Amino acid sequence: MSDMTTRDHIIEAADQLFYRQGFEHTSFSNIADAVQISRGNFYHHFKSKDEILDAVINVRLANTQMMLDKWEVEGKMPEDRIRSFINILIANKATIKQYGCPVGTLCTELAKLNHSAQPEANSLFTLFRTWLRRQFTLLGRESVADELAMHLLARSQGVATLANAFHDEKFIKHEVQQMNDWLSSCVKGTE
Amino acid sequence: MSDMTTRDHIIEAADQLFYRQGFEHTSFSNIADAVQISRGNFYHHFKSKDEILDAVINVRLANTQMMLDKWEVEGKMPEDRIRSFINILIANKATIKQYGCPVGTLCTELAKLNHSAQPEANSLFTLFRTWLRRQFTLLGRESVADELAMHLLARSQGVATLANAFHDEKFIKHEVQQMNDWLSSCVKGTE
DNA sequence: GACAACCTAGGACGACCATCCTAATATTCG
DNA sequence: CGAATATTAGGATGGTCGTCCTAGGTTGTC
Repeated sequence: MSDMTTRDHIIEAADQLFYRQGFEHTSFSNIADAVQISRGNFYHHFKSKDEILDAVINVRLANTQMMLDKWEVEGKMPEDRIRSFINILIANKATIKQYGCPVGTLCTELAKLNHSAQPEANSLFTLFRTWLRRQFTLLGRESVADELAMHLLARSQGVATLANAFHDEKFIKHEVQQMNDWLSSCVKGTE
Repeated sequence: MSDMTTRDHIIEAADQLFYRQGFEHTSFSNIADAVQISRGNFYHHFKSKDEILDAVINVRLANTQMMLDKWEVEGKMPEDRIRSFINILIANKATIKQYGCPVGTLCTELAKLNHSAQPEANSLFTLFRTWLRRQFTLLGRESVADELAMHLLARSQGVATLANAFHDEKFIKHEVQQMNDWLSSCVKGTE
């Protein structure tokens, strides 16, 4: 923990603030306060605010990949692995209620800003998409694997958006149960 | 059209810009350019930027209510009315692809900004929610009407978010078809 | 111990923001 | 017509933003 460089601290703080307040609404002063360093000091580590965003997205990509790899090892059956994905809604229900989905809200914001980092942010979605697609393929649903992956992603997004708007955790639980039921029926259809 | 007051023009331009660029990212200069009036002139019509947002939300609420009322008249069966709701994804697929859902993206942004107009924006969701709930009640699903309404709202939101991120209209069509199938199975279950 | 490389602090900068002010112009109405 | 009112334009204000600059401090290396 203590061997983290100042750069890492900046990225970590920016990550949190971008998630909670949004990218545009987060200023260098906000990050500086969080990291407890001087404002003008940033430009020794990053050339611009956009470069911090790039770094944040790259960290998120790496963490997401690690998480997917872990699920791949932990879950013996593809069905179990997909349930790991569905379960992040439960595991993060408190923060989702407060701030929405970190991926979805970032992509939504960058789309409005017409920001150049849109493709990088969207690749976070793609990471989940291709991973889920592979699981559905392993499940014997190759011909519709991508549709099923997108369907699941969309439902997660919708749940996160509404849970955030209505500040409702119980809704998450209810929808997750339905998603699990849906997955069961997906599996059953192939046996 | 020409009997629209300057105030109405401001609201209309702000509505579009808030949708396309986001609330925070839209400045008075942007709106002034769109309406072709002077910047300092705003404060004769509105006390603040937040007051413009309020006006925009109120217009959206009124328009939404009119739309719901129209669907209520046009659709004889509750099932047809719910299909009208599902169909807005198709009707607006081009703009959704570009800018996402006007309701969802606004609520998401205001949540990040911790803005005081959050409840007003969320009431746009509530308008759809209570209307859908009533339709499902009329469909004989009173005990789970609210769950079904929220489920449908969530799926629409998810579709809009992903269609926006991936710039994919075909995905909208595909998901809408599934939502229609889902609705059919909902109806069949009660007959 | 000296020198170079890295790191930091904090102020200066120009741009833009929401907001306010004032003076000029339209419009309304006695 | 003329006075009161409504509307407009455009500049001023103070604040914040991202960015840059410079001078002082720390660290590592020979």
